[in-house]
Amino acid sequence: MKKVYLKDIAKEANVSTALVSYVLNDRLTDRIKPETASRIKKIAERLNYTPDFLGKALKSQKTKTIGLILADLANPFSAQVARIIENKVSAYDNIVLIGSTDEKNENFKGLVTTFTNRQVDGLILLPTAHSENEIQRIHKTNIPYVLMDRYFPNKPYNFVVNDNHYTTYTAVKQLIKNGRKKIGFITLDIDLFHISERTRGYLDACKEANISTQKMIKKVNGNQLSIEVEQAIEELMYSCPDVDALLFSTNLLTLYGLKYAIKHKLQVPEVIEIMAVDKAEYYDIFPTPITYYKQPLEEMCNKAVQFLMSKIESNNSESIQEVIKGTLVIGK
Amino acid sequence: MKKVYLKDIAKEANVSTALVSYVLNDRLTDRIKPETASRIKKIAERLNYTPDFLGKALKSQKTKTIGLILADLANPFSAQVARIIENKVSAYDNIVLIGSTDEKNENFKGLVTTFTNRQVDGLILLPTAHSENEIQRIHKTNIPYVLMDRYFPNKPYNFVVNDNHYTTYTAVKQLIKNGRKKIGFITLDIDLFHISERTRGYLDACKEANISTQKMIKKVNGNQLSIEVEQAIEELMYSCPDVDALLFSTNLLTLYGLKYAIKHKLQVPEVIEIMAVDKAEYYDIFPTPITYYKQPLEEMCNKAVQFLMSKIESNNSESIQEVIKGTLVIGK
DNA sequence: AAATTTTGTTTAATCGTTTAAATAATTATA
DNA sequence: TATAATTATTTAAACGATTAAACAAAATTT
Repeated sequence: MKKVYLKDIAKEANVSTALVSYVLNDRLTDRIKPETASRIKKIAERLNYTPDFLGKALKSQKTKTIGLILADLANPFSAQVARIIENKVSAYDNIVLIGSTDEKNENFKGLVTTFTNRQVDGLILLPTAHSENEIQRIHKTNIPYVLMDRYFPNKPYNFVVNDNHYTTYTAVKQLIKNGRKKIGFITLDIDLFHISERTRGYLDACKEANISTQKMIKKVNGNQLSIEVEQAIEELMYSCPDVDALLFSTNLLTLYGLKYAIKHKLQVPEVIEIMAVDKAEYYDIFPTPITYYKQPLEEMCNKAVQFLMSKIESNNSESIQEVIKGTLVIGK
Repeated sequence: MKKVYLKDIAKEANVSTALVSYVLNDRLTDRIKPETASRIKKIAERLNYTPDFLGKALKSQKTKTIGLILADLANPFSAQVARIIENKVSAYDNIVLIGSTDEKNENFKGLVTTFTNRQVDGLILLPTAHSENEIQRIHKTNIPYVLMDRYFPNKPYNFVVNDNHYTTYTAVKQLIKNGRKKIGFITLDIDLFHISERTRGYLDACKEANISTQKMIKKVNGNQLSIEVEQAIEELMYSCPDVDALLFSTNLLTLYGLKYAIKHKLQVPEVIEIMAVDKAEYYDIFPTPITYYKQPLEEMCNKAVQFLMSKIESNNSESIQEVIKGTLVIGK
């Protein structure tokens, strides 16, 4: 059961480790005597040889490893992303290192350092707020990377993201179509472009329909979501008693919104309609159907991984800036 | 911005790389001239040196990496475990490799191979059904490992698990205390000891209270949970129209059970009470409170990681077999 | 002043692999 | 039959770190 190395095979076959390496990597095939080659291959198989990762990686300076940095693995959105990335990446015979930032910039930096020290071949980043310096630094090195979900506007950085303006724009359009006229928007008080895009989408759709947004936007800072969402909703209902729709800009906000609705027996959707950004398994256990915007996660992850892999392989100078639209899934 | 190696520092300080290594690792401190040492340290700091992971790992044969193999990262239970492990492990300056088996034994084996090839220092395993051969193999090698959540009875393997008999036993006790007399049990049709323990706990509690369990257990195989759970509940209600409680043995089963309850407007808890194994954020958006058994995840992960780390460090021959009790959280 | 000890640093091997260059053995060409 | 060309394999350096052993210089003891 001892681990088998090149030199074990070499000894057994009475050849040098170099030759074994050439054979097992199918190099120099036109030079090596076919019988020698097959003899070596047979021995390798019999001894169940697998190349030592560290030796190989040190020599090749490739680790076949992708680093994935996200907000919080325990959040279903992150977990979903992680799982899809895991699948895509393993199809390329690579593996994923995952790290959670808890939205803290210092953790983000720390993880980038840890991962690059470990020589990951590429990085998939869902950056924290105010991490642009770090992104810029990464961009200037030549480690392949791509931002996902979150990004920075008007910058040359690589990204693959959801169309966040479209997200809330279509959600609001649907609410209006459903006859809603006083639409509250509950979002995060966080300095991330993709979140402010969601506000912009909401505002644009309302403006187009001549719907006032005065005092209809509530931003919660996310330290105590349960309480904050409750307060936000109550403030909203106080300043606008006839609010007839609530649009939540993330999955967690929606969760707490629904909890509130249950706790306070809101009449959903008769009096007030609830609409969500992000799919969640549990919408179905809310008594009435929830319409939600489904992010194109599969496609985003696919594009991101494909881009990284091609970059890692060819070391080209290509960049990527993709904004992908998802779909509004109507609660039935 | 180029990466800095020992030799860069050595060149700058006009000494050998060996000396630099000794200084930066604080070895041979009684031999090295203090001025030389501080000169080297200063240069290392100025050049922002961090040791190359691969070089170090190859030499030391330690990767400071733990492999975590679980069922499905996208499942909240798994994600929760992964996140806690990530935290615990990073406190030891290690990182985690995560892999999902999708309950397939071949994937489990593949991941074990991948991870051991990558020289992880230890393994935390939530094994698949029928993986005992593989576990036995791992047990006989001397790679530190520990089973979590799932395990094999009467075997010398290391494990840290929830008390699954207690889990359903206390849940049923509570249901009986609540006046329930016809208690259905919905569980997975999967050959995993911890799941059959949950059945045993259910049976024992019922027997003790002289409650019949005839036709009250439904096992679903998990390929199409949504449909299967629906069928299971309907069969149960058909063969026992006055069933007054449903106990679900996993979080996903509960989710689909709650969906069913909503869809078919079950009177919960007036007519039928629902009880769950595993905590879930979304119980609060079900119209009435859900009582659930909360597994001692923190404690389990803590014990598992601590055991692994001490094993890795000291290479002792200790083993661990811990069965930990969680708590029943009463829905209020 | 020679021998010994202590102090400070370097050399060289090692971890397991890859690969350019060297060498050896065989066959073809002159 | 010597020489060149081809075929088959080995040597040795490299990746970046660690560390036992060797060495050199200075200080101490005889």
